[in-house]
Amino acid sequence: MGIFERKEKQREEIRKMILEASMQLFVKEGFENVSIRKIADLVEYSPTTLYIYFKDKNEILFHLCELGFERMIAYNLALVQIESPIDRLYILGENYINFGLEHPEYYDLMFIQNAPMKTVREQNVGHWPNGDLALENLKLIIQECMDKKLIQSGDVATISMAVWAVAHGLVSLAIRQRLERLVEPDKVVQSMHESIRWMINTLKKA
Amino acid sequence: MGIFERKEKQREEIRKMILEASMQLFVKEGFENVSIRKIADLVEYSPTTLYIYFKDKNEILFHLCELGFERMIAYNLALVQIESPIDRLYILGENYINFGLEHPEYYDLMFIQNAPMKTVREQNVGHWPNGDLALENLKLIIQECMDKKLIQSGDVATISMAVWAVAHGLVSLAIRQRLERLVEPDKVVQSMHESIRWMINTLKKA
DNA sequence: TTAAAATTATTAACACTGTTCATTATATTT
DNA sequence: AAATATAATGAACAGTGTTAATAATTTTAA
Repeated sequence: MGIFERKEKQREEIRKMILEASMQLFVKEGFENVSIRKIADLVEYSPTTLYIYFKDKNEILFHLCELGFERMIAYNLALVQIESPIDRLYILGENYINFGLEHPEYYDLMFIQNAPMKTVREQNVGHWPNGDLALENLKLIIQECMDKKLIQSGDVATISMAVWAVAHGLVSLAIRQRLERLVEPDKVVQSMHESIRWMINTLKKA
Repeated sequence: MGIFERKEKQREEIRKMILEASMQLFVKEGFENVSIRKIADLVEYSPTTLYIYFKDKNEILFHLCELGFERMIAYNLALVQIESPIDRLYILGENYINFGLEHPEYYDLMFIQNAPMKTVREQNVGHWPNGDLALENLKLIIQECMDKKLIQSGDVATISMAVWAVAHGLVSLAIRQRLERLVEPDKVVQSMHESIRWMINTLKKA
């Protein structure tokens, strides 16, 4: 019964095609300009056909979100070569900010928009593979820092949360043009980097 | 020539009426369900008439955003009675989180959505009266804490930024259902409060 | 007071959006 | 070859923000 598998494979390929087209639109025209009809035009299908391969637009955005995380993971690939977890944490923070500023559309989908999380919640077990992976990675680094007594010990989740909050707060306020209201526009990026560095520094000292 | 003033007054009243209707929709049906047509229905005007009183939808959202800040200021009214600036900072942080969790739609408009800032930037001098006021208030408190040597001294804007970043990071990740991925859902709120308290604590000690 | 001008409001329309239903075309199974 | 299942589509629904042309009203000027 290889026919079923072949069909499944074909199906998966078309899904991939649709996602690649969505991505293309997404990175070129930004999140708000991705529409079912535009995607359909690009893959040369009718708009309704996309609903055979994806439940709704949210599901497509969810997959783009997952791809965003893959890009972020690629961004952090060099981390594994850093043996000291605290140094890894510093670079992780730096990368997080750079990634957010360089790929604001991805960042939007990964950490700001509701749409992808709607799909996550609709799945019987809320599945957010790459999102959870990224968070797990943060916790692991924090844990290792604690184990090696490089930062104050405490609840890993809570401290991870605080670190994430600073980083996300900075990036999201920046890409939503709020930070420049507090700091001179040409000093925003520098101040952002100073802030997470300061944050990790205090974890060390405290 | 009192006729001009009367007209201006009438105009202002209709603007107010439109904003009140928008608000009503906004708090009841949430940000995404506010449409020009629904507002028009509520004030019993045709949709096009709204364009006589507001440039576009962004301008309406901008004004709702400003009203959001007014609510937040009301939320913080009791602050003036606290004489110690560091205590004021603690309560400010607590209030910020509570406000965000209690009024996620407002928070969205004030700190997450692009729409209101588009209007701000379109005005010849980027005017964001209540937004700037709120930030000024934060800076003043931080400044006073420094003056009284209650926290480490440094660049006021930068430290304000770090504090704001944590608070905003927590609230925005929470209302976008991301925090529950890191901390058990029923512990999210508590952890959030712990985090900003911890943040201000470290400012004190450092 | 009446005619011209300015303001205010509306209707109709444009160009979109996500999504669904009924129908057709294609491929697979019996 | 007929019946069934899958894939794809056109048309339509119910909405969105926004604009141009037109009608109604009010204010100004003769």
